This record gives sequence, structure tokens and C-alpha cells, in this order.
Amino acid sequence: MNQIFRNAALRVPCDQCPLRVLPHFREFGPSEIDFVSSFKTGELVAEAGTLLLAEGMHNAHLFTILSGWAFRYKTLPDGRRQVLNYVLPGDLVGLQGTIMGELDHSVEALTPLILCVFQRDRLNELFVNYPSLAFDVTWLASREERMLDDHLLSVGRRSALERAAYLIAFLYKRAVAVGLGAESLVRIPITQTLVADTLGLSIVHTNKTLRKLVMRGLIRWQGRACEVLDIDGLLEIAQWDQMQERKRPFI
Amino acid sequence: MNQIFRNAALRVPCDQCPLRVLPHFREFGPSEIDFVSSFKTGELVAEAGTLLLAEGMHNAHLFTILSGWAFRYKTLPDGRRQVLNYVLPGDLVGLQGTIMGELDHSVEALTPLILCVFQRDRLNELFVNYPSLAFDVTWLASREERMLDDHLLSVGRRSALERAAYLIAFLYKRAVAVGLGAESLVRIPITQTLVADTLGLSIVHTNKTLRKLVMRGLIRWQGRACEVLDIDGLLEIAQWDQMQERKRPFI
DNA sequence: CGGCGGCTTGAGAAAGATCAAACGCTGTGG
DNA sequence: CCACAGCGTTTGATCTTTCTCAAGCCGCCG
Repeated sequence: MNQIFRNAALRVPCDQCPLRVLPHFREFGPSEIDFVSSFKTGELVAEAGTLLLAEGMHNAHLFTILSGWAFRYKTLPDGRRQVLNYVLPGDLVGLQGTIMGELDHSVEALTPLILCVFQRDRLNELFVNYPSLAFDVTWLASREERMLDDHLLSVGRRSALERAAYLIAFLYKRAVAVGLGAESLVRIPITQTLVADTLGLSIVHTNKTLRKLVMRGLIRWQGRACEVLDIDGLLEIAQWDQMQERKRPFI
Repeated sequence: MNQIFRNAALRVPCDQCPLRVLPHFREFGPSEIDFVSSFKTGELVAEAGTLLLAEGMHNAHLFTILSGWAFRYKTLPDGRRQVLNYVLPGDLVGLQGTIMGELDHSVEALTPLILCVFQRDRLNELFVNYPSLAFDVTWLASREERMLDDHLLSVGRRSALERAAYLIAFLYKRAVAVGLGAESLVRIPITQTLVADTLGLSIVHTNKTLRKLVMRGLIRWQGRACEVLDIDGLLEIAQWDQMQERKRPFI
């Protein structure tokens, strides 16, 4: 179980990429699409729970998520785990490993996943011949940094309730931006254990905290997933000045 | 007070940059140096306490630290502050603001500072004509991300004592890498209030925690600065698998 | 000399961790 | 079809860590 399958049959051509048509993403010129198309070596399908990248790996793969959710995390030698961020469709994964030689975090599939796989060693070519794409890569790295900044503020300075509200609002916004969740119903497919490891809290206290959000009618928790009922209520508790995201690139 | 001064007199030509000769940094080709040289518009001197970049700023500057320490932070509407990272010589600052339009964090000088100032609007030119430098920019963004990952793990999952040990070891390593601190004596110029806001702890508890490290003979605290006496002891408490940094770029 | 920022310490309060136990769902094997 | 195991969720009780409040010390600067 938990394997990665090569998926030739379902391969989506880049010029028909279902993500690129979303208003959330910037448009590409034809030559950019051509290059990305050649940069892509194939697709992979992974089931929930698959370890996509492991801490310490060299020669990591480089991919973007086509569909599904994943998460990045690190662990301490004694097993304590910290979730660093979540990975949604359109997000680039494994750049660190490609650029710095060795990966210092792991990435695991949260749901079944479809991934576009790119040739690591052609990243150089991308920088030389497609400066606009190179800029996009940097843009994406910068965006990740921004999300981490926010998350760090949260874990360092917000109370448990505020943190939980922030996290759920954050994931909700991201999910909506990439077209997940029909008609104001977004299912965020996380377990409470994962929430605990994201917020830096124990599972028990996380449960009690989420319970408060449920009692107040802000969220609903059903079958390993969270649904948002009152996004404004969450934003208010979190005291979150939202980063309003404008059009973003993706590769 | 707390002003920024333009500093024409002391201007260091890039080809004689005192940082570039450090073994820590990668070497540049002549054309790279030429471009960086033209990219640089001047130098600034700032005294300790100066706010270099403020959250919400558009059109932020883009600079590298030539000498001195600074720190990046974010605040919640009610004033709670979280230090995100420290900025040392050779580090690029303001990239986020340049790349994403609006800055979402602030940067403040911790000591007197000398900065190289770059022309934001020529970043595009850099990407088009100097792919190797563009790659370096991405590399640096990726490095920042890695440091944030580590910091997040720390704040989320380490105990107060472990966090403090980690932070000090981290700053020590970085300071040594860029040639600060003669002969095994490194002065890390931070206040305990700042440590508290970095670790996500109260000042009182931070003090009690640092006191333990002092008692155990691992560090010394003198006049708004911390000195490391036993780096291995700190690393052990922090359970820190160090990222051994190889040669890195800088702009 | 007085004020302020940084450091230190004690005492009591609160947030969050740990321990313990139970429930419900799902998938598996008999 | 049923028993059972395992995971995710829930709740109560107790313990620990960390916070807040309060106060005092020191050195520096105006």
C-alpha cells in the first residue's frame, strides 16, 4: 500500500491543464506552455498516506500538485512532529531539495493525489531560457515564505483558539482560491491529530479547542474533515489581516 | 534619531566587497560582479533601532546587509509581536516586498547597520540577463524558507529550554559563518525581550529559561548580548540536526 | 539626580499537557 | 454475518508549564 503509480494513461497536456484556466492563476504565453510541457516528464498518482518526499533525501523529485491535498512536515529525533504547511493544487513541491541538495522536510499525501513530475536537472535550463518562469519560481518560493511567516506568528503569539481559527480560515481561503469546494461548501480533509501537529498543541487540547469553534457555530467536523460555516467569525477570532492574493503564477 | 543616512563617502566597490572573500560565499565571475556593481545604487547607514522596512509598505527597498544585525518581525493588531528571523551580513532583505507588491513584515536594525541598496525595478533585468544571479536569488529565498521551517519546528514542538538552546546555537552558527566573532568569542547582540518574541514566550519565563542555560555554563549574558560557552551543549539540548551549510550565494 | 530600559525573582493564576477511558466507524478475518 | 482491531474523536481528572502581576536591581543617559 501507499505506493506511487506512474500514470501514463490519464496524462493531461499542459495546454489543457485544468488548473490554468482558473482565474486565480496568471496566464501563460505559448512558448512558456511549450517549455513547461517539455519540462514535464509525466504524472504520478499517489494514494492518501503516501510519503512523497522524505527528510534527508538527495535528488528529490520536483512536482506540482494537479489534484488533492498534501502536507509538509519536520520531526525531532524523538518523534515530535511539526506540520509546516499544506500543499494544494497548483503548488510546487520539492524545490528546496532541488535547489539546496538535500531536503530537510518530508511531504505526505493527505488525500489521493495526482502530480505533474518535472525534470529536476532542467531547472537550470529554465533559468537560462525562460526568465519569466524563473521569476515565477522565485515568486512561489517567496509566497511559501510569506505563508510560513504567518504561520509562525500564529504558533508563537496566538492563543489556542485563535490559532485554530486562523488555520481553518487559512486552509478555507486557499481551497476556495483553487476551485475546491462547490457552492460555499468546502471540505478540508484533515484529522485533529494533524491540526494538533500544525498548531503545536496536544491532541486533547486541540479537540477541546475545535469543540469550542463547533459550539459557536463557526465550523462543523465530519468524518475526518472540517467544514466552514462562518468564515467571518473565524477571521475575527484570529484577528487576521488577510493577505488578499492576486493572480499568482504556477508551473 | 533612528534615521537612515545616505553614505556616499564610504562606498565599497563590489569587486572589493569584504564579504565576498569569505570562504562561506560562492565566487562570482567578472560579468556577475559588473552587473551587481551597476545594480547597486548606493549604501545606507542606519543606527540601531531604525525601522528599515515596515509592514504594509509598497515599493519597498531591496538591500543586502554589509555589516550589522537586524531582525524581521510581524505583529498582531493588538500588538503582540513575533520575530520571524534575524538578518546578518550577506543576507538579502526586502525581496518579498519587491516580488509580491506589498510587504507583510517589518525589519528593524538591531545594531548599527551598513546596507547595500539595489534598484528594485532592475530585478527583472537581472532575471533576463543573469540567470545565474536569478538562481541565486531563488536559492536565497529557499534558504530563508528552510530557516523558517526550522524555527517553526522549534516554536511548535520544542520546550522552552530546548527552544532557547536552539535559537542561540542557530545565531551562533550563522554569526561564525559570516566571520563575526573573533577567536571563539561571538557576541550575539540581542535583548531578552527579543528572545522572548522569537521563541513565543513571555519575558519572565524567557529570563528564567536563559538563567538555566547560564547556570549550566552553556552561555553567558552580558550587556545586552549573549556569548556562547559550550556550543555542543546547546546543540545537544536542542536535539538539533544541523543543516551544514555549504557555500552559498549572495548578491 | 531621576527616569528608563533591560534584567531578575517570587507568588499566584491560567493555559495547555498528560493520563485514562470510552465511543463510533470502518475494514478485515473467521 | 459477526467479532474484533485500529484509528479518530470525545470527555473528565490531574499535573506541569508557562503567564501575569508585582516588585526590585542595575547601569546608562539626559
